[in-house]
Amino acid sequence: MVEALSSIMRNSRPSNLLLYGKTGTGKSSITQYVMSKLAEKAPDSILSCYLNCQTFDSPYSILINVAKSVSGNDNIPPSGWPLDRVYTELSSKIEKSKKYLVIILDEIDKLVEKNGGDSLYVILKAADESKGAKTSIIGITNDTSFTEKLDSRVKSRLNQESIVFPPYNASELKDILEPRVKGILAENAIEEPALNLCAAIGAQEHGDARKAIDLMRIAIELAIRDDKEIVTTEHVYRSRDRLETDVLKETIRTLPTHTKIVIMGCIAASEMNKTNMITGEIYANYKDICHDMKIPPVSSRRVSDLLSDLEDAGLITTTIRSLGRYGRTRYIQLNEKEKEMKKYLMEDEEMGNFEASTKSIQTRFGNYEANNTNLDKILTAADEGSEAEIS
DNA sequence: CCTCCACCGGAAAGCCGGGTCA
DNA sequence: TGACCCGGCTTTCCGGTGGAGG
Repeated sequence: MVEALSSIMRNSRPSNLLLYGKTGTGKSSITQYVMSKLAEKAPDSILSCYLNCQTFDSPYSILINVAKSVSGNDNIPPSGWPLDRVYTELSSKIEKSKKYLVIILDEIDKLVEKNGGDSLYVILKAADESKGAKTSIIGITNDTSFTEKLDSRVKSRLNQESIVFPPYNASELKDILEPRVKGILAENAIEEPALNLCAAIGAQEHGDARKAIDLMRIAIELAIRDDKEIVTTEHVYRSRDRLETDVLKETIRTLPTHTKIVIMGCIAASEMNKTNMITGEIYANYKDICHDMKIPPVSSRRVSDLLSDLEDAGLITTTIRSLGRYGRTRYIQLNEKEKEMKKYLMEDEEMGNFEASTKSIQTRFGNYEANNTNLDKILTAADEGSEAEIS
């Protein structure tokens, strides 16, 4: 990275960089570290702008935030201007600043996912064509197949140089953890096995240093709460459980209302001992719950998208199956945390009367079963050729 | 071999709420 | 105040589609 960026010191534009690596392998922190060191060395000639594309996910918001970091004052409004005006304003600002601008786009794959390759092209073009060509871009992604999704004009501009960040192994993680612990805790306050366990769990999770550090932090907190002098493996195990539930709880809490209702629909269906739920059933449940909660339901097309979102969030798994005559649909399964999911949903004030909704579905489902048995009788009768019954 | 089900998922468009600007 | 801009959410429309059953 330093090699690529040091061309700034020789007064020439650095090439665009693309960094790959799983989460928690240090892509972002190393980038920020290198940039800060560069800024120390050459405070007058470098300007960097770090943006996470999960938050700033449109060319518009990215260009605006870049412009803001170029010239501290923000005379560009957060919305309202047409894109090309922001564009020209930005290039004139870059020109005026007379510095090299490095735009760091973290989770750049999110930008492309949401807006398509074009959005990235706009930004790359803005960078390439900035007066005096003083802008370069560092893209950070954990999606190794990222470039395959780009068309060639974007690819060639972005992928001028790439660096792969391999995952940390357990002993590297231990090296990361140890010095961090040393400053805050007394000597030997953490059992050697506990430290090793943290590193091992982190390594299992694709060498994720962030995870290992979080694990250690919570383990220490738990030990303090227990009034223990020493952090043991037991604390680490408990810490892991805590982390997992925290993530799930937060995921569910931040879900949009309709998505929550869709999960309820899934839970209601699975409580009726359905192992393979299909989209149609979930949608029917969803509509029932909406009715009970006096919320207007969204269309089935939309629910289909919400189900895809849920799959992305890891709350459900779906497989597309064809049932021949009986259509083509998704088989939907809740993940193994169903009970917890239900609990968090019930605690959600937005979803106050979930219990009532489930009940109402169950009664409705009862009726549906009854109707079905009637239908069965009729069909059997038809088979036997009794015309009276058929009518 | 053909049909036809019950959806999938892309495209386009509308609406809303946030904003700017003359 | 009306003409715009953008993003997010949603609906409408519609062309697929895998495979059981005729």
